Amino acid sequence: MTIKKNSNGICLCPLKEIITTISKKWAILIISALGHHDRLRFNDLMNILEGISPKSLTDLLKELLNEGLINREAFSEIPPRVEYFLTDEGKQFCEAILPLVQWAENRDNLRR
Amino acid sequence: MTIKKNSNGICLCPLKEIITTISKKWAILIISALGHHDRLRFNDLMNILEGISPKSLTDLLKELLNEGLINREAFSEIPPRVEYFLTDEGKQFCEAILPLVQWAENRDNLRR
DNA sequence: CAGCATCCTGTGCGATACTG
DNA sequence: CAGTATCGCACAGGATGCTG
Repeated sequence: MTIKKNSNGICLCPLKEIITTISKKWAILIISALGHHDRLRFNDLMNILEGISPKSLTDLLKELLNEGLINREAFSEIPPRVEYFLTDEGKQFCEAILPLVQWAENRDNLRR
Repeated sequence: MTIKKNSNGICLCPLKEIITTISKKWAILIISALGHHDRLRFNDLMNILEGISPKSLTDLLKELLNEGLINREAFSEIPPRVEYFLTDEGKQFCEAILPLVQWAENRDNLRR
């Protein structure tokens, strides 16, 4: 996805990267989930995000890792244990989307 | 796109709809642009959002209309003139994503 | 000017089966 | 448990050309 800079007053470019991330179906959900739980393991996330496939989860986690929004810690145990948690940047992001989430909830309520 | 409710504490369901909207590549950009300009015409948007195709813009505008985030006013003139602007809900949305936009800008700056 | 109609491609993402 | 490996499809969205 490419978003060019505009010739106009406001520059929308910085939005480019978040959008690519956010536009992934489960991204916000994962971040929110981690925001509520401190640390979660792969299958924890599989349960919380009902309906996600292991592949999609793996893909997303990798992307969020690359973006520096989450961290991964693997323990050399048997059975293996891996924990995911938000980085500081991820926490900031989590707070940044709070108004959005609240707006969504509010809107949701008004419609019922 | 389907997002089931989870069995867990937090309900992520209200996020479902915004995500479907937000996940459209140009949605946030259009809203932001309209948030900065009061009223914009089709070609104004085409210019501000450099790179968008008329088809994509049309599609998105329709969707945002359906979502009730923007309004459309057509003037019976020749050549035709059509103006788009945010609804109250759209303005609220615009404010709701402000922290996100700012987070993105900030992050963008730190990286250079 | 403000679009609609078509065609076409990339890829997000789901389903399923398998592994260290 | 925490993934990987395949397969397949729906759909976002780009390019181009046409119209009231």
